[in-house]
Formats: sequence, structure tokens, C-alpha cells
Amino acid sequence: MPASKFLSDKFCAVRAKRERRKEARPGELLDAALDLFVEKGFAATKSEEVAARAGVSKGTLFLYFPSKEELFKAVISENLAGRFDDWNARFAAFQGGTPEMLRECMNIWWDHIGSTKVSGITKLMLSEGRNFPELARFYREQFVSPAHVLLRRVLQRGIDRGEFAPVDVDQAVYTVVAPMVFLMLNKHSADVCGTADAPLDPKRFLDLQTDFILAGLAAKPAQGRAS
Amino acid sequence: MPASKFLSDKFCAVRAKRERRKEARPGELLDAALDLFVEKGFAATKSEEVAARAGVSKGTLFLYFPSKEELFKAVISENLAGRFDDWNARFAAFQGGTPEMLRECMNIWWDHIGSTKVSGITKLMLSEGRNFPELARFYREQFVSPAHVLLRRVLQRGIDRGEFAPVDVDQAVYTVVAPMVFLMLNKHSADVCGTADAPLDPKRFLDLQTDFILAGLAAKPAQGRAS
Amino acid sequence: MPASKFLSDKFCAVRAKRERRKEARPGELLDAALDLFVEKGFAATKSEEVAARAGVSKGTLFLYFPSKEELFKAVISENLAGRFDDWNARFAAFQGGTPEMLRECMNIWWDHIGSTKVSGITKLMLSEGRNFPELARFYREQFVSPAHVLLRRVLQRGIDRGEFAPVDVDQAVYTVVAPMVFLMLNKHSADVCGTADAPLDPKRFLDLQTDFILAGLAAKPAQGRAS
Amino acid sequence: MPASKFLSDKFCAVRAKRERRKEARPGELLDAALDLFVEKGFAATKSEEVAARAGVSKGTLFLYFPSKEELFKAVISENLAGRFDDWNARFAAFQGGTPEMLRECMNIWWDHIGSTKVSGITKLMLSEGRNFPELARFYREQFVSPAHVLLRRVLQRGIDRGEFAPVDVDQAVYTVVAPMVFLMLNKHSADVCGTADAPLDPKRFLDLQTDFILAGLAAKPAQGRAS
DNA sequence: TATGAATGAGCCTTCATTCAT
DNA sequence: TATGAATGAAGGCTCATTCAT
Repeated sequence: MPASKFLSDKFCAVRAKRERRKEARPGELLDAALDLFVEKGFAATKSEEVAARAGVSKGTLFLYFPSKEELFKAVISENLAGRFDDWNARFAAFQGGTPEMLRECMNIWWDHIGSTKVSGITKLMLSEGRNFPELARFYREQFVSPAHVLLRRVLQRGIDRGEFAPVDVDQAVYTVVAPMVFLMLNKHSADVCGTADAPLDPKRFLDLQTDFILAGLAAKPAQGRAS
Repeated sequence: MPASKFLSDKFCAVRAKRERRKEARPGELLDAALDLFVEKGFAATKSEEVAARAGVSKGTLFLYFPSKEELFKAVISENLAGRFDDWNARFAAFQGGTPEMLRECMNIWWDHIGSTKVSGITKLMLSEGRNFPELARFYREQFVSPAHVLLRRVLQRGIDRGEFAPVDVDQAVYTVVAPMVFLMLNKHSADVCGTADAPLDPKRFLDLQTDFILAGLAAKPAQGRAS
Repeated sequence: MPASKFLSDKFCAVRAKRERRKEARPGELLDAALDLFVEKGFAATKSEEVAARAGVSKGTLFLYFPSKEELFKAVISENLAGRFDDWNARFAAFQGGTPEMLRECMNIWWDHIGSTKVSGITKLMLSEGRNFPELARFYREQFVSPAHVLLRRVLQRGIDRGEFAPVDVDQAVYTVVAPMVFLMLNKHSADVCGTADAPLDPKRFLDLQTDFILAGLAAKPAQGRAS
Repeated sequence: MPASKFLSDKFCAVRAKRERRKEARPGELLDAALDLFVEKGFAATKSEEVAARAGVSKGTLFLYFPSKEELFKAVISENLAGRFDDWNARFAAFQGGTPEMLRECMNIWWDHIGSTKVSGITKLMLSEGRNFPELARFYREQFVSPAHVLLRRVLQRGIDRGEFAPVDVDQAVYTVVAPMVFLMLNKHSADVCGTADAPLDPKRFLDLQTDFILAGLAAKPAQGRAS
């Protein structure tokens, strides 16, 4: 093996490694940002900390993202937007009954979002959206709206097929959203919803809540029910 | 009437007025603090703003509260702690069925807390509790624990009287808490839970959700239900 | 002298001193800012330096001026704008011949601006106006326009009274402005206009230049003159 | 023609082309630097911008010039120094009257420097010379001194030939320099010398100013003249 | 008791320069 | 020779808290 070949190989290997790092940088920064934003909040996270956790210096962060706010928007895009193509397709193809479909909905959400640190993004927007209106706008546009559309479609399907009572779909969506939001908050919120001696079991809570929703959607008007 | 009595009376009146103002100060500061903390968050609220809204100067704030954090603890004490004596008594005396009792529970909470700015405190603790552990601890001790105790008592009563299915009370409590928490967040959170074209109607949501809970608690195990 | 009187006196003296300082602050800061801006340029002057030269801390500067740029606008207002009332009145009342008037004009400018550090402001705007368009706009509006109006009035008076040839007043104004600008630059510019062995004598230069202007304004078209 | 010759030729051509590119690099960088320094100032120009405008990367700039400051010195050398051989020869050979010579002087300066972007260098040194003393020194040595020498020679010639009054040559030089400096500044300075409704016409200004200078140099002491 | 001027640590962002490739 | 990713010191501005009055 000639020296030139060896050198060339070495050169390629090193360059490859360098380029791999370069391409990995934004991802590493986004991961670090998600971790820290979720842990401490957007305003309370220092950009230098994000850089440090990603293993780079302060300046490098701004090489990839022009500002802390844009970094957060990228975190949203990376982790939330763009999941909907998959989800929408999944439900368009769903064959079974709508109660099962709704339960599936909850479960997929739980696996992809609720049980992961991605759920922290929702907590963040709830917490700090008011102080960062542009971030709130972006989040609503990228995540909240598509999610509501999807859920409305599921509920309407159930009503159309006679599986659900003809409730006000717009309001019922919030009924589905509420337990999800609650779980996301609980996960990231210093346990200020519950008590240490009887901690929330998220999965059981979700099942129980889904039971309630399904019971409610299927129920005939109950006695003692609000008019 | 001796002159001294007259003087004394006058003196007392002036002193009383002065002291009333002096004693009112903390209350005015607490009101201002609640407003602003709820509006902008704890960390994002400047202590000078609080003082300004209370009509005093920056220095005066620190005369009554040694730090911003202590100010917030005082806000919690003032607005949340101490309501439980009333509430507990109310439910101890309740005569009707437990479904009605639970509905009453929701309504009282809505009137006293949920629909008022006090609900913002919960939002605050969910949002920023992690960054201020001492505040979170204080809030849990003063508010969360007593609330859970109360709700557990209600649910247990329903089970004992055969009105509710024998669910896991600890988890079911969260089922009641969740919609409350959701409403409190929604009220103070830049609309990041919903969409502008179908805004949440809090009262209807609460009724609907209560229906669901009652349907769920009353229901026999449904088909398609999680095991 | 009763103790209370003594205390009261002492109190008043101290308060007075404090208030005097408070009222003096903006002026001290403006002086410091003028010095440093003229010495190092606007961009190159750190706000902390300005504060330090005024004998206060960084934060104090921003107590009085919301930004470095506003500080500079205040420097302009303080030192340039508002002189025109005096100047305009002076020339409105002038009785003598216009050549003397123009010479007087140069001399007053020299005494009030040219020979003082205030002349550095013009140098600054010439140097950095492009990078700070809002400052340039403010300076033009507050100083350049009124100055041109005044000079045009003087030149027109000379023409009207038959003392000056009927030159294009708009262009001739620049002829008067040019030596002033040149002197201001020279004063604040590391001697990049001249040579160490034959330094510029500003007063003689100004007189000589004024002679030339007056000779030029009075002259009949000379041989070798541009068509 | 031997193969080696052919190869050698080809080699040389390729090498020549490569070297031409390589040798052109500094020139392209100097052009870019002149443009940007003149446009935005020395300190406010980012080295990356210079590289970008020259079509190379940031690193390459520092390959040819060890620092931004050295780059600027090279800009001065390239554009100002070395013109004097030509100019000096031109005036040594001049045959006509000195007034025409001085007018020629102004015109040549205007064509070669004043009306071109090179005039921006003078503006730069006036603006930022103080913050970069080494640059100011270099500029004075390379440009200001030779220019003064040349002008002094012209004026002295006029006096010697009886065409000009026996003024103080050292000071009179500044009289010639001033309008040039003024025009250079005005060209590069956000119009802070004039007003929008009566903008400066550089060529007319220069002619007018030259008329004044010549009138002044030729004039017998005028009435109202400074003693 | 009440004031508000003053402080200074802290944060986001920029940019000349370096160096591994 | 050429690249461009990475660095880190520096600068404008904020705000909880102090303290002289």
C-alpha cells in the first residue's frame, strides 16, 4: 500500500469524521436545547448552557441558530411539526370502530409525545407563551391547529357512524385534549398537581380518562346532568 | 369630657387612620403582585412594577417583604391557604347524593378559584415551580395536599354509598383535578391549548367533563375498555 | 440652638447635596459622553466608560438615558440645538456691512463651536452618520438645516445690498461651510490633514479663508476662471 | 519540438494561470476591502464580508493579510502611495501660468481621487485615525506629506513668479486642501454637511472654491480684511 | 416609615482570529 | 493553497436589592 493511499485514506477518514460532526451539530444543539428548555424554561435557560451541554462554545450556537428564539422554533419544528403526515395517514387508513380509534389516538400520543421529553414543549408554551408571543403563534400554527383538526375528524367519524352521541365536536375536542395537557404538565412540573403519597400513574390515568370520555360520549343524557 | 380624652380620641383617630393605611400596604402589594405574577409570570415580573401598581416605591416593597420569593409565598397564603376550613365544613354537612356533591364541588371551585385570577397561582406553580423549589414546596403543603384530601373524601363517600364504582380513589382524584388544572392553564396561557375558531367555553367544558366523570364513575366496565 | 434645629439643618444640607447631585447627573453624563464620543467615536465608546468618567456605574447611565443612541441625541440637543435663537437674533439686529457680518459669523462660530470640543460632534456625524442613520437624521434636523438657513440669509443680504456678486447662494453656502468643517475635522482627527512641521494655525486659516471668500464674492469674473 | 518542451509549455501555462489567479487574490481582496471600508468604516466592516465580496473564504483573507489592520495598510499602499511620481513629474514639466497650474492640480486630484471611491480612504483616516494610530501614521507618511510637498511647490512657484501675493505658504496649502477634504467627506458622509433641498454640486463647488482661492491669492489686501 | 438613586452581576449576541482538514 | 467550523473576549442593556436621606 503506497504512502499516498494511506494518506488519502487517513484524510478521508478525518474529513468524514469532521463532516459527520458538522452535520450532527444542529441535532446535538436541538437535543441540548430541548433538555434544558424543558428542565428550566425558555427564559431561564442561558444560551451558553445549551452550547455547553452540546459540547460546544457559546459562539458556535449562534453559528447554527440566529437567536435563542429561533433555536426554540427549530426545537418545535424538529420535534412536533411534521409528525402529522404520519398520524393523519394512520387514521385515514384506520378500519375499526371509533372508540378503539380514539383509544389508539391516546396511546400513540402517549408513546410519541406524552411519555417523552417532547411533552415538555407544551408545558413551556403554556408557561411562557404569553411572554413570547411569536413563539406562541408559531407553536399554535405548527402543532395545536393540526392536532385539533385531527381530533375533530375522529370525533366526527364516531358521530357519523352512530358510535358517539351527537355532542358539540368543538368542545368535545377539549375533553380529549385536557387529560393530555394535564399529563404533560404533571410530568414537567415539580409535582404541584399531586401528592407524594399517592403519585399519579400516567398510563392508568390515561386509560381511566379514556374510559370516562368514551362512557361520556356513548352515554344517554344522565340524571343530574347539566342542562 | 376632659380635654385629655378629646386629645386622646383625636390622636387615636389619626393613629388609626395611619395604621390602617400602614396595615393596608401589604394587602395592596399582595394584590398587585398577584395580578402581575399571573399576567407575566414570577420571574418575568419586575419588583418595581409590583410596587408601582400598589402605588408605592420600590424600596417600600422590600420593607414589607424581604425578597420577591417571600412576596410570592405571602400571595399564596393570602389567596389559597385558609379556604379549606370553609370548604371542609361545607362538605361535611352535605346531605344529598354524591354525584350532586361532586358537581357542587366543581362549581364551588369554579366560582372561588377557577374563574378568578387566583387560578393563576396554580398556573404559576406549574410553570415555574421547578425553578423555585421552595415556592413549590410551600404551595404543595398549603394547597395541593388539602385539596386532594378533600376530593378523596368525596369519592370515597360515593363508593361507600354504592353510588360510584369501586375505582382506585387515588387515581380517580387526578381525574377530577385534571379538568380543573386544564381550565386554569387555559385561562392564563396565550391560547396555546385551543384554536381561535373554536375557543373553549369553560363552563360548558366543566359541565361536559363532569358528565364524563360521573358517567365513568357510574359505568359498568365498557367494551373496548383497558383491562 | 435646639437639637431639633441642628438636626433639621443637617438633614436639609445633606438632602440638598443629594438633590444637587441628582440634578447634576444628566449633565455630568452628557459631558462625559461628549468627551468620549469625540475622543473615540460613537461606536468605539463603551457605555461603561461614559459612566465611569461621570463617576457612576454602568446601571446609572441607563437610569437617565434609555440607550447609547438616545444619550448621543441628548448630547446634540444639549450642545448644538437651541443656540440658533441667540444667533438668529444677533444677525437680525446686525447693522454693519455684510462682509463684516460674514466675518462676525465665522468668529462667533469659532468661539462657540469650532474651537471647543463641541466641534467634535460634527466630526462624529461625518464619520459615523452612515452607520447610525437615525442619529444622522436627528443631527441634520437639529443643526445642519438651521445653520444653512442662517448662512443663506447672510449671503442673500450681501447680494441684495450690492455688496456681493450675484452668486448661486445655495452653492456659496458650502463655500462658507467647507472651512468650518475642515477645521472641525482637523481638530479631532489625528492630524491626518496636515504635516507636523507645518501645523495648521486654525485662527489664521479661518481669517485667510474668509479673506478668500470675501475676495471671491466681491470679485469680477477673473481671467482663467472656469466658464 | 521536443515533448519536454511541449509539456513544459503546457505546464507553464497552467502554472501561469494558477499563479495569475493566486496573484490576483490580494488584488481582489484589496478591492473588496476598499469598497467596504469606505462604505461602512474600518471598525464596522467585518472581515468575513471582505472575504465574501472577494469571493473567497474568511480563512483565505488571513492567509494573505495577517490582520485587518495590515489589510488596510495594503489598501493605502495600493491606492494612494506611488501616484506621486507621476504627479510630481507632471508638474515639474508644467509650462503655463501658476493659476492654471493650480486649477489643473485641483482637476487632476478630482479625476484621480476626489470623484472616485479612493477618496473614501481620506474620509476613513479622518474618522478613525485616532482609534488606529499606526494606520494614521502610515497614511500620513505615504500620502499626506507628499501631497503637502507638492502643493507647497506650486504655491511657491506662483509667488516666485509674481503671480500670487506673498502669502504664508504653509498656511495657504491648507486653503487648497480644505475644499478637497470637504468634498471627500461630503461624498462619503450621509449628507450631514448639506441639506436635501440644496445638495452640493461637487464640480461647481470645486470651481467656485478655486476661483476664491485664486482671487484671494491674487488680491491686494481688501477692506474689512483681518489685520 | 418611605423614597428612589445607585449598584453590579448577569445575559444575549457579535466578530477577529485560529486551526484541523 | 483554501476552507469554514470553532472560539471566547467584549459590549449593550436589565433588574433585584441596598442604603443614604
